[in-house]
Amino acid sequence: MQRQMAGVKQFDRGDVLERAMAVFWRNGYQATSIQDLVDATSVNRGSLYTTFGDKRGLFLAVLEHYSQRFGEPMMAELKDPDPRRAIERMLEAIVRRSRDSRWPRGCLYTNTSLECPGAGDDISRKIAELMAQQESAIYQVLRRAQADGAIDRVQDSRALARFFVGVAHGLNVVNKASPDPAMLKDMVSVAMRVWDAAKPQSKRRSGGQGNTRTRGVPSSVEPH
Amino acid sequence: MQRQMAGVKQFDRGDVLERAMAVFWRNGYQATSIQDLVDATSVNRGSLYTTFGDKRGLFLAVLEHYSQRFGEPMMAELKDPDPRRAIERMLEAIVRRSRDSRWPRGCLYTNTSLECPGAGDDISRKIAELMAQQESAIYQVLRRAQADGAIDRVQDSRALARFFVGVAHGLNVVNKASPDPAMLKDMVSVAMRVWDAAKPQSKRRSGGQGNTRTRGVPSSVEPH
DNA sequence: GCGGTCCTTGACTGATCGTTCCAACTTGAT
DNA sequence: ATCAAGTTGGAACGATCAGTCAAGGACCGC
Repeated sequence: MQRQMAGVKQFDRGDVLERAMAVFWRNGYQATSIQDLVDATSVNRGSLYTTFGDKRGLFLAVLEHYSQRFGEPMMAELKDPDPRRAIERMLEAIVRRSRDSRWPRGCLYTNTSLECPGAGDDISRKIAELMAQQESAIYQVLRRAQADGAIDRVQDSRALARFFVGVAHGLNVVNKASPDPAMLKDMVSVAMRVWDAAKPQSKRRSGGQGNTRTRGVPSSVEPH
Repeated sequence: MQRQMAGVKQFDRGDVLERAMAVFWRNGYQATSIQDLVDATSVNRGSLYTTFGDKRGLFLAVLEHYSQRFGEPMMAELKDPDPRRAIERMLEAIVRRSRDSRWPRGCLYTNTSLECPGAGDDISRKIAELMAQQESAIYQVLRRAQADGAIDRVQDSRALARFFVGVAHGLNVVNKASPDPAMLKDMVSVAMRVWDAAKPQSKRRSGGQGNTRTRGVPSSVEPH
């Protein structure tokens, strides 16, 4: 790093985005200064500007990187052939990531969507677009489940999709505010009862595979 | 306002907190400058500092004000004698407030808890404390419901409380990201099915008062 | 009416912000 | 050898940041 080399790209774009992502994720958009990013990426100020334009451009690139790095793997969990498992695995992916100390708490989408002033700017629109993709993917799983008869055709699958998206966001908020994995697991297991309540009546008592886990078992924190 | 008066307080603390709250709520903590607060409150810079210490002190006072102004009324909904209605009314209070254009979107707790760097500072601790109060209040309602036989004694009421707190946070995130009241109503009505699934078996089919509203009726946004 | 106390005021501080620019340098291609 | 491309450390820009301070006016008890 001491030696100054030039003429060819000295840094890998992916590496820089990875490091910049960690800083934005931990500190938020506003609280992250260019100097923080220079320090974290070991890339010169000028190089960052010529590569990404400005702070907003870099952040948008980071959002895209985050989408590939975390959003897509989470959505991939939805491909499980069993639709109930698909939803559950997606939610559990959030819980799993919350335990991974390599990454800051919460979700970069959620964090910055609440931080930035509101609709209008590029960043808010990008976030809204990515969130809409999530809802749409969940909706598709639910429609498929209805076609397969896993949940009742009379259910409003749009409302169900919105519910599960909302739970995902709630998980990220709770995780950021109070880092207790047990709290998140409780939330997921309870949320999945909605699925069991949405089964066709004939299947209602046939025992979904997850709804007994927390029943009657006290959660990790005792009442106070 | 032109005339300069002194020797006695020229401004009402409640008024100042009310106006400052609106600014912090809309812009977030970091993005709000002292000058913004001076402009919004029409109180001089020095007076703000002598009254509240510094920016953080003012924000902590704003948090307390917000708690009285919005947190407590929301918790008051939990006093409904019917425990199911109590929970539902609390969630609907969030939806109702989301429609009130007099206030910024989202929740000041949620917004700033995701914005600030994490545990450690005064602000994070204050937020965590207020959120814990919410969970505790919901927990008490659930315990009472178990004692009354409204929900099954075998249910883990701590996990249920965490779930409803998480849904409340999810509502605030979704509301901030995409201001569609129908989306929030869908989330609430689906979330309340968890309650109906937690009833004692003898009451299971007796028809909770809210779970049929969205059933079979398409929500306001068509699939795309 | 008078002194002391409190409040208000606007200018001021030093630091940091995002951003631009530059001279020096190394490399790959011509 | 020459040129264009690209990076580097650093200087510097104006703007804005949170926070400070001394001057001066207005109220209260006397």
